[in-house]
Formats: sequence, structure tokens, C-alpha cells
Amino acid sequence: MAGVSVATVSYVVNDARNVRPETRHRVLTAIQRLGYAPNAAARNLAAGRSFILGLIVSDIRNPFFPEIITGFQEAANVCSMEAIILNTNYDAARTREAVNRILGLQAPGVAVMTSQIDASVISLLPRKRVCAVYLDLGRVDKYISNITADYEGGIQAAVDHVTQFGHQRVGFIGGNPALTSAWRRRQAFLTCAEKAGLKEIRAVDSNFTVEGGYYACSKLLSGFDATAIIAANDLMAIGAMHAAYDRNLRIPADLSIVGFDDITFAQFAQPALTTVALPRNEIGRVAFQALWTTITDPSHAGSEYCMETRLTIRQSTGPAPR
Amino acid sequence: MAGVSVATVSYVVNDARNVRPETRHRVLTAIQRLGYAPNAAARNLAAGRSFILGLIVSDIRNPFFPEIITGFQEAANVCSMEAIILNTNYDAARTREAVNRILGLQAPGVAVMTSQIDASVISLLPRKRVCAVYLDLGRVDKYISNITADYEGGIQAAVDHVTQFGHQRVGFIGGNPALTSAWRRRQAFLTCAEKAGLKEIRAVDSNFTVEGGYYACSKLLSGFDATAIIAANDLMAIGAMHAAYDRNLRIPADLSIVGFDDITFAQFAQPALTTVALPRNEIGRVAFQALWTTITDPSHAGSEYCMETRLTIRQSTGPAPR
DNA sequence: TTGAAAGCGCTAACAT
DNA sequence: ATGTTAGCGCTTTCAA
Repeated sequence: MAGVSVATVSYVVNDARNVRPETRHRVLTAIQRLGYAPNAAARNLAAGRSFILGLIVSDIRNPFFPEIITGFQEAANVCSMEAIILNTNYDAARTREAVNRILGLQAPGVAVMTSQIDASVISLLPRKRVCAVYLDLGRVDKYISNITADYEGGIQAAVDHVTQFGHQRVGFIGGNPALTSAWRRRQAFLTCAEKAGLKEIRAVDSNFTVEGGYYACSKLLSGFDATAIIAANDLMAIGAMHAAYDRNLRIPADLSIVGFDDITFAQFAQPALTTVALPRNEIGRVAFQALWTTITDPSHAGSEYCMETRLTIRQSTGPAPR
Repeated sequence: MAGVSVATVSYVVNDARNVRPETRHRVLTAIQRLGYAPNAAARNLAAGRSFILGLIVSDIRNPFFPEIITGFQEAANVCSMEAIILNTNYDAARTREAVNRILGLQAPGVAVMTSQIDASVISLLPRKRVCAVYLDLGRVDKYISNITADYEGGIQAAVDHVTQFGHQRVGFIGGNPALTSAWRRRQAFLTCAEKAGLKEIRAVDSNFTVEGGYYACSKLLSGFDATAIIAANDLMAIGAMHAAYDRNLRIPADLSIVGFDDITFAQFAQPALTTVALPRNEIGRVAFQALWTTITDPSHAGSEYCMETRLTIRQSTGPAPR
């Protein structure tokens, strides 16, 4: 060995205390020579907290999430932290399990990017002194941060956009109105549409899935001759697109579709859709920052973050027919 | 507490020893009541191995991977293991970092689902007694398993499919031929096309991205009047679709596109594409199984697994024009 | 500036 | 069938 105590090695590795340069050097070379890699488990055990953060998502196969995950992981790695991803499959019971696993890992923090979570689980985390950051869950407290999005601005942009193209009969496909985020988008649409003085509007609520978008669009188009449709998320926009195809509507000649909130799909759905983008990798980064801030400074109370939205205009939005 | 020793709790949790049903029940309820979650760090430390497996992927935003990840995680969770996902961003240097982090976590195994890895890193893993499973890297050894896909079968199905629709001028968009998996697909295409007696074929190599598909398709269509195109992966198929749109070709009226190897895109790209599907969640499951087998039975040498492919026929494949 | 030593919460061998 | 107990490899307090 380097002829020093384990304690000294610990101090060198974590540079947590003044160590004589020469001693430090002896330790460092010994580490090199022996190919020593600190045992993460032992470190965690002794330190009482791990270097792993939890990242709970609804479904990694939903392209909404990989972007967030990427942003989160990249930010985490910069701070020598790991992220462990947990899928809930839109199931609150699985969210609970996920939280349990996170607790078991002694993770100092968790980002909860799903709405399917019980209040009891939300309150469990701070009790166990685990920092948490939520997406659109609207509460900020000790150990709890929240990220919200400027849905109103995004919807405004979407409405402005179709209005500019002369559309007057505009449909809106919303998500489950029980979710704050869906409700806010729906309300924003109604408000903006009124302000814009649109001739005719109709809103249908659905469930944020491709199938839901298909269904809602079909419903919307029967008896309502919309020339443009704004979907509250991208999956539903895709579904709406399929429904339009199946009714032999050309996009955008007969019907323009604006999908709210994705950027991932842009490249796939193109050229059929115009999108309002939430910068998702930013969400991931911000989520990590929120955790990092509260973890490193326990006196910190938790914060509210607001993400801007951004309209991605595509040539494919068409003028209103007729 | 439940009035039992810590050891008994351990035995119950791991059911590693016979425990009287009544005792077990007492322990279980106490666990419930206290919301006890085992400390992973302590377990790892005591057991000498961690319960975290590494899962290295090229890019989680590529829809190829989330499916694999899901399958892997679900299989892992059944065995009370966690999976930690590491993104390489198609960069061998980052793969090396990822492996290092895995080593630090004392992970007993790692699934490497990217081709961007140096030979030195591959050989490092078994030296550190970490099991590994690769995708299409073609070597099987102690601690090393390999998963390969029946590309030949898939390409055969794709060629048969377009042939059945009367297509005689068929283009092929391949990936980087330096990759075994891309090479095999390309070769299979050439072989099958010849066997099928197609009038005219042309193959262009590209790089497995949407942009690459766009580029390759454009190149393919200039001076070659293909009526069907087979793309070696889905991203390139999407790119090809865009290129076709931009040349005012209707799909499938003017050009049919068969995308090799995805199922995720089916729902998005529909109705434009026919796909040959690799069951990706199966890949994830198999990858976990491969690791689990070698981890739980160290005498086991590592195995070769072969995934079947499956053609997903969509009404959208059109007959050959003219 | 460094060392000694007491745990961290489990597992697994040994004892009962 | 269950309890006792010695570590696992670190961190961290306290002493030197």
C-alpha cells in the first residue's frame, strides 16, 4: 500500500480534508498502481446517501420522455451522479413501487415526470428526506420543487399561427381534463380562440394517446367542418393525422394539424404537422438542477420553475381551404 | 418490530431459507406497516455484489432503444434487479466512461446495445468478472454472450413482400457496411433479390439516421426509377419517406417503402410504411436472461441467442405502378 | 496532518 | 426454524 491509513485514502479520494501534497501523491499513485476503484456500495452505506438519483417516467417508449431523460442524465453526470430510470406504465401502483426502490437505493432525490402518483407517495418522499421535483404537480415545499410549462403561451402561439393562415373553424383535442396540464391547455385554447374571434370552435377531450387522438378527431370532424385542428399533445396529433387520412382528407390541403408539445415527433410526422415545442431536454436539465440545488443545500426550500414553449413552424401548415 | 431477529427478516426478504409461514407473515406485515425498504447499499456491501445491471445504449432518443430498455427492465425487476441506462451517443469514448461507471457500481453484468465500443473495453469487462451481453458483436466466451438477429430472414420477407406486389425495380438503403449487422442485411438483400430474379436493383449505403435515409433515397431515386425501397432500418425508412414526399412521390401509389426492423414507428409512420419487425422488447428480455444466466451460474460460459424477425404487413404497400 | 476505531444496514456462517 | 454475530469497505468523529 501507500503506507497510510484507510482514512487518509478516503480524505484524498473525496478531498475532504487538508492532506500534505506528498502524502496525497503517494496515495494517488498507489491508487493508480492497484487500479483501485472505490466501492460505491460501501461509500453509500457509510455516507448514508447514494449517488444515484431516481427518474420516474410514465413510459420510456413515449417519445416525450427520452428527451427529458437525456437532459437529466447529462446534467447528472456532470455532477458525478447516476440516474436510474423507472417506468410506471401510467400506473400509480407502479409509481409507488418505483418510489420504494428509490428509497431502497438511498437516492437523495427523485424526479417524478408522471402524473400517476398518489398523494400518500408524494408526502412519503419528504418524510424520508428525499428531494423531489415534479412536472406540473403544482406544489412547492421543503424538499419539493415543481416544474411547470407555459402552456398558455404555447396555445396562444398555436392559435395565432392558424389564425394567420386564415383558419376560422378550429378544433381542439384535449387530454384528460382532470390533469392540471390538460385543463390549462384546454382553457387556454378557449380563451385564445375567443380573443382571436374565431368563427367556430369545438373542443373534444381525450386521453393523450394516439388512439385517443384518432377517436377525438373522428368525433370532431363529424358534423364540424374544421379546417385546422390543434391537438394538446403530439401523440394525439398523430392519431388525428391518421383519422384525417382515413377520411381521405389531405394534410394540409384540407386540414391543418398543429400538435402541441413535442419536438421529437417533428422529424417523424413531418411533413404533416406543425408543432408547438416544449424544450424537453431542458426539462430534464432543469429537473436535475432543482434536485441538485435542494440536495446540496438542505436549507433550500424547493422552487418553482417555468418552461417556455416554442412554436416550430413548418411549411406544411396550409391556408384555410375555400 | 415483529419480534424477530434481523437475520430472519433477511431470510424472509430474500426467501433464502425455510421460514415458518406464521413468522414470515409477521415479518411481512411489519414491513408493510413500517414502510420498510431494504437498504440496497448495505445489501450490496454484505453480499459482495450489487443488484444493478448496466444497460448501455447508443441513444435513448432513437426509438430502437426504449423498447429494448423496457423489456430489459421488466425482466430485471422480476428478479429484483435494477437497470441503469447509459447513453453513449454513438461515441466509443463515452462507452468507455459508461463501462467505468458500471465497474464502480459493482454491477454484476452489463448489456451493451451499441456497436461503438473498443476491443480494449470489451476485454476489460470479463477481466473484472463482469458479465456482458452484446448485440451483434459476434463473440461468445466466458462471461460474454451475444444476441444476433435473423436479418437474413427479415430481408427475405421484405423482398418476398415487394415481389408479391409485382415490384421489379427495388432499391435498398443500407447502413454503414463496416457494421456486421448492416453488412449482413445488405448481403441478404443482394442474395434475395437475385434469387427472386428482380429486374433491377440498386443498393446505397448510408448511416442509419433519418438524414441518412433522406440522402440515400434521394441518391437512389436520381436516375433509378425504383417502385419500392427497402430501408435497412426504420429511421432511414422515415428519411426515405420524407425524400419521397419532397419529390412529390405519393406513397404507396408511386413508391412503396418497407422499413426494416422497427415496430415502434409503425404507429407513427403509418400509413406510409410496411415494416419488418425485430421484437425489440424481446431483445431486452433476452439480454437480461443472458446476463442472469451467467451471473447466477458462474460456470456458465456465455451463449449465443438469435432473434427472429417478423414482417408487419400494412395495407399501404402498393402494387408496382404501370 | 494523520491514525484509530466506531459504525452504516445488511448477509451468511454458525449456534441454538 | 430462528437467533447471534462477524464482517463487507467505506466515512467520519475523536484523539494523537
